[in-house]
Parts: sequence; structure tokens; C-alpha cells
Amino acid sequence: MNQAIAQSKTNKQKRNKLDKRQAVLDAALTLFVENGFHGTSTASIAKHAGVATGTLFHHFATKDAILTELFVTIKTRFASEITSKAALNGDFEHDANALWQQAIDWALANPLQQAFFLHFSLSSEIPSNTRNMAMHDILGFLVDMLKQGQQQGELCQYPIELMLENCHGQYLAAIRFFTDNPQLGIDPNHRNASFQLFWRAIKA
Amino acid sequence: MNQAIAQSKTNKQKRNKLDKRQAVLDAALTLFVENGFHGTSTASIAKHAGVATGTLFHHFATKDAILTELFVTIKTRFASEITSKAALNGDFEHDANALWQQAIDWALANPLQQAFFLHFSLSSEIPSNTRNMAMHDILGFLVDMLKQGQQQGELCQYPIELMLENCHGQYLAAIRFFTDNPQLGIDPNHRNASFQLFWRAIKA
Amino acid sequence: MNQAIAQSKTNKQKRNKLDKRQAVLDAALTLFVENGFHGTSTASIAKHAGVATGTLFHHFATKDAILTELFVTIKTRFASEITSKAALNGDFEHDANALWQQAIDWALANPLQQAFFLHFSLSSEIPSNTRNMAMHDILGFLVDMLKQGQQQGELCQYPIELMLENCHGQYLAAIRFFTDNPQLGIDPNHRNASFQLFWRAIKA
Amino acid sequence: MNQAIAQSKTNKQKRNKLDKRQAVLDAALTLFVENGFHGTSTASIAKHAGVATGTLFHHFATKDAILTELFVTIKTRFASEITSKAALNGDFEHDANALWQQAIDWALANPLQQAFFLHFSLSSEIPSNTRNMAMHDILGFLVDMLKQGQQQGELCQYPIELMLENCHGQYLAAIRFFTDNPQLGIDPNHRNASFQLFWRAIKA
DNA sequence: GATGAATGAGGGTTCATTCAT
DNA sequence: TATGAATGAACCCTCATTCAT
Repeated sequence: MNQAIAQSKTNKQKRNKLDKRQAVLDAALTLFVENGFHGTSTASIAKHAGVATGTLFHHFATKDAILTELFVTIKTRFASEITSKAALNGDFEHDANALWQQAIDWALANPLQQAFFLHFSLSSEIPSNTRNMAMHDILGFLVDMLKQGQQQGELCQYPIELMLENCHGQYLAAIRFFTDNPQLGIDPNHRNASFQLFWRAIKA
Repeated sequence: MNQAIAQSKTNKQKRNKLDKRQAVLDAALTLFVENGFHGTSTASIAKHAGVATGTLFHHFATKDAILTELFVTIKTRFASEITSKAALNGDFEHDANALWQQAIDWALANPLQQAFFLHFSLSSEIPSNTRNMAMHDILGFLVDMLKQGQQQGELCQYPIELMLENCHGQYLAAIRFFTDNPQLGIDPNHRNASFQLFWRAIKA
Repeated sequence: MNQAIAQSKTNKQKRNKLDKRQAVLDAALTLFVENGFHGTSTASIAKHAGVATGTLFHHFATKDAILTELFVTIKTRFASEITSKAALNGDFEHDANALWQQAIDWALANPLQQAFFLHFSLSSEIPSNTRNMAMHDILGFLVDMLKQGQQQGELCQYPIELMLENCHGQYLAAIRFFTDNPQLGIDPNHRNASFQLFWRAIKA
Repeated sequence: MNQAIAQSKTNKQKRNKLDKRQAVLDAALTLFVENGFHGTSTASIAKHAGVATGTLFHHFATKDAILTELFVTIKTRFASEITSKAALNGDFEHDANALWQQAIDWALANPLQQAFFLHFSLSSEIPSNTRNMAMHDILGFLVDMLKQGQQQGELCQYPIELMLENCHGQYLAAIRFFTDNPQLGIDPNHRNASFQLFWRAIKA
């Protein structure tokens, strides 16, 4: 029972520690989206998070490190969520559509993360190596899908790198549209149209 | 002869004045592309331009004003150049292709301006009103073309705002690809593929 | 046997306790010599010593206290070692030479302590009262020797305080030279010359 | 006459500019001596000098740069002053004494600079390359004198580097003594004794 | 005794902008 | 018009020290 108490204490400690760390991340996410990276001071992040500036730098070596961690975390959560939730059945167009709609849903369900994504995916405010790494990880499964689609004769045979960049551009355009017009996010017409534009461009 | 000399002096003075103003813009363009907006100090712009910091602020009220002027100037020059150079003949697909290829050519011919464009057209480093204004002006003729194309039955009938965003996204993707792979800019295969992706998405 | 185990545990605990304290001192010595007092953070000392920052402050009230303890410890060890090892025989020049050579030997045998000594005996990075106290203790036996030498007619009759300062200066100069040129530390020529300069200045 | 006025204006401008720069150096000299390098903040220097913190960094790239400039300036002024004021006549002992006494006089006449000198000549608070450079420049004429003295048979024949270090050490000891006991600076007894100790050590 | 997360004042430095010349 | 010295708030980050566990 003493052990149980000790264990509990340890857990609470860890919980508190992680809480502060998470509070910093949460505050940074909000402020970065609102004011941009350079427009947000570490002091304001700390204040927003309810911690001292020293605490911020106890958990993150650098202001940049906060941005990087946000970037990687959001990207990872996004990728795992849409691939796990999409109901794939092996039919190429069906699967492409399933993933596409899940990605749109994710954007609508996580407006803050989505705004962060649009803000920083292409921004020069984050180190390009971080951006490239994250982009490559996100697009990794896309590359596989495109190659497979071309082999199966389901997709047009244009150069893969060009198609990849095109898909990325169309994806960003779609989520920008639905972020700007959230009320149309539940309209089947627009949802379907967004996929059709994408699909018509790349299908065989 | 005295008059001639005076005239000459006046001209040279005006020339010098404009030279300094232009020198600031040129230096700012280079440095903004290289280091970003926040990464470039007004002092470094002035030094690069060969003028004093005070001079810089005689010609531009604000550091932001330099960015805005660069943005508007480049956007205007871009729009006028591609519309004037494209040989249109009334056939919809032909004209769309002509404009598309001109836009790609412009990007390849003006790498600095193009880099600036990619850097800042979506960046949060510039005031959103500046970005929106510039974007709207650029996309103005696109809206007209899209509406006309739908009326003539040449384009698919998806919601116009969604298509507009999609076109913009595909355009940025294309120039990003050709900027990253300049050697492919003269390859007819890739040039044609980039247009085909775009065209297949939106054609009827 | 249980007692033996308990005893063993207690000893080990005490050993551990002293170990940690000593580990802090060792780490501080190395880092102070390497980076100076202000250039060394308590965090880095703790890390180097393999203890937590809190542990460091259980053993030393203050960062300054670490420096002071190092200073006093090294000074004491130095003084006791050279006086105990020097073979004195009552002849004044012989005894002076014996002490001088022992002091040089100590410097060569304890390079870290010696570097610490040169770094901090005149540095303003340590509180002046600490420095003065330590200096006075070291020079104490020197004062006695000088006075005795003058009474015996072995030394010149210049004001004692001036001679004391002069001896101190020559001593620091010698160990600085041999620290900078360690290979000459075993050269009898240089060793003897260093003493002769010192002795010629003060002998009768 | 307009020209005269313009010239006057320009001079006043330059005067003002140099005044602020000099004010920073003066304030830094006082504060560095009083609190040490690390104990003095750039903010306090600026406040003491009556300028804004930005002004300080307009004139000096770095806090270190202030220290370096002080070091070089004081060293140069010291060297030029004692060599120009000393009345040399070619007799070796006479010339050595003349320089020695001038050096002591300089210390007594410039107590702040002297305190700075004692504080930082051997301190690890300044970059070692700066210290070495300055030391070498100061000791340059000493090296020449020592070599010449040995060739003429006026000085003892111990290794030159060791003698150099010894002279430096004795010099610092002497000025430390007279700085600590300023009332003895006009006592011929102590003045002569300080030279005799030095001279007896190195003479043939 | 040992831990290490938390603190927040203070550090050196930057920078857009002003203004007297 | 052109200059560049001057400004001072704001920046990111460090650090000796504390204290709950």
C-alpha cells in the first residue's frame, strides 16, 4: 500500500511535468496560428501557458524546437488518424476517396491544428529541413499509392514527382477552401466536387 | 550651355533619386528571398543598397511598405507579361495552355521574382490584407475565364470558388516543381504534363 | 551478520555521500580551469559530477562556496606538501632553494591544481576576501623566513612588505613559465636559473 | 564663411559622436575595475555613460570589444608615455632605472588605468589572445633591452624567456605594492628599493 | 540525503524608426 | 534629399537557487 502511494505520487509528478510541457505546446499552437512564429514571443507563450519563461526553456531547448515538435506531432497524428479511420476495400478510386474525405474531416474536426498546418506547411518561418522532413513523411504513403496506381493502370502516367507536387497542391487548396468555408464542409456537393477535381486530374 | 548643364544636373539628380529607391527595392528583393522578411534587417537592406538607413525611410514609410511594394510590383509585372505575351486564338484549351506555358516561362526567366512569389504569396510574414489584395488581382482574370468556360460548356460545373482555389493550388505546385527542378523546365514532356494535370481536372 | 551488513551499508552510504561531495569538487575544478568561474554553470558541474542540481546545493550553500573550498583546499595541500617534503638543513640559501624547487615540483605534478591556482589567485572572479585570506596564509611562512633572513644578515634590508610582494610576483612568474613550458621543468638549467633570479634579488 | 560654419558643424557632430563613444569607454573602465567584467552589465555601462543601450552597441560590436579596446588603448598609452618621458643616456643601469621609475610614476598618476591593468593583465575574464597580444606588444621593447643587455655583458645570461617572465612578474608586484600603498610612492627609499630588487635579479 | 522541475530576474544583443545636422 | 548616430523596448535565452516529492 505504501508502494501504491509512492507509485501514485510518481504518477502525479510525471503528470504535472507533462501538463506544463503540454500547456506550453498548447499555448504555442494557439499563438503561432494567431500571430505567426516571429510575431509570438517566448514570454507570451509562457504567460499563456501559465508557466515561467524558465520553465519553457526547461522543456524545450529553443523556440524553434517548440515549432518543430508541434509540426511533427500534428503531422504524425494527422497521418495516423486518416489512414486508420479510412475504410479501404482495395478499389483504387474508392480508397482514394475514403482517404480524401477523412483528410477533409480531420481538417474540420481540428481547426486549430489545421490552421497551423496551412500556416506553416509552406512557410519559410520554419527551418526548411524540418518542413522537408515532415512533408516527406506525410507524402510517403502518397508516393506508394501513386506508384501502385500507375502500375495497375488506374492513374495517368505523368512523371511521379510532378504528380506528387500536384496532389499536394490540390490537397492544400481543398482544405484551405473548406477551412475558409466551414459551413460547406457538410455539403455533399462540395465534398464530392473537391474529390472529383483531384481524381480527374490524376486518374488514367 | 549653362542651362544644358543645369538640365543635365537635374536629370542626374532625379536619376540618382530613383536609383536609390530602386536600389533599396532590389536589395530587399534579394535579401527577403535569401533570409525571409524577419530575417532581413532594414540596416542590411540599406547597406546592400549602398544608402544610409535614413534614406531608406525617406523612400518607404515602413519596412512593411517595401514588402508590399515589391509584392504589388512583381504581381503586376507578372500578370501583364503573361497576358500580353500569350498568343490567344479563342479556342479555350489552346488559350488556357498558352497562358499556362507563359506563366511557367515567366517563372523560369525571373528566378528571383519567382522565389519571392513562392516565399511570400502564402506566407504569414506579410500582412494578410496585402496578400489577399494581390491574390485577388492575380486571380481576377482567372475567375472571368472560369465563368466563361463553364458557360461555353468547356469546363466542368463544380462550384466556382472551389475551382478557383484548386487552380491556384495547382499553379503554385507547378511552379514550385519547375523552380526546384529547373533543368526540366525545357523538357516538353514535363511542361505538357503539368498542363495536362491542370486541364484534366477542370475540363468538361 | 545482520549487523555486519548494516555496518557495511552505513559505510557505503557515508562513502557515497562523500563521493558525491568530492565528485562535485572534482568536476568544478576541471570546469573552472577550463571555462572560468562565470563560464561554468552549476548545472554543468552537477552533470559532470553525475549528481542532481539539488544535490549540489545540499553540499554547498552557494556556487561561491565551491570555489572557496577548492581554493582553501588546494592552498592548504600545497603549503603542507612543500614544507613537509623540503629537506631543510638550516643553511639559508640551501633551504630557500629546497622550498623553491619543491614548489616548482608541486606545480608540475599537479597541473590541474596549478592551473586553478594561476587562474584564480589574482582573479577578480573570486571574492577578494577569500583571495586575501588564502594569500595571507600562503605567504605567512614567507614573512617569517624573510624576517629571519634579514636578522641573520642573509637577505637585503629593503622594506619587508615590498620584498614580500616581490617574492610573490617572482614565484608566480616562475610557475607560469614552467606551466607554459612543461618540457623545461626537468631541465636543471632552467630550474636553477629560476631560483637564481629569485635569490639574487633578495640575498644580502 | 558658410564653409566655416559647415566645418564647425561637422566638427561638433564628430565631437558629439566621439564623446558618447568615449563616455562608454570611461564608464566601462570605472565599472570593470569596480565590479569586474562579468559583474558589469552592458545596461549599467550605458546608464553610467548616459547613453541608451542601443548606442553602446552602435559603437561596439560586443561587450568584449569594449574590454579589448580599453586594454589596447591603455597599454599603448602606457608604453608610449614611459618610453617618451624617460631620459635615456646610453648607460644601461641608468636607462633601466629611468624606465622603471617612469612606469611607477605612470601607475601613480593614472590610478584607474593602473587598477584596470592589475585587474585584467592576468585575468581569465578577457580572451587569452587579446591578453597575449597586448602582453607581447608591451614586452616587445623589454625583449630588445634584455637581449642587448646580455650582449653587452650588463645582464646575467639566463634563458631570455624566463627572464622576461620574471621581469614581468616583478613589475606587476611593484606596481601592486605602490597601488596598495600610494603614500609610499613619493618615498625615495621604497622607490629605489623596488628598482634595486629588480636590478639585482637580472644584472650581470 | 537526493532529486530535477520550476522559477523569474537578469543577461547580451537586435532592430525599426527618428531626427538633428 | 541624404545621412547615420541615437534610441529603448523587445528579443531569446541562462542560471543560481528553491522546494515538493
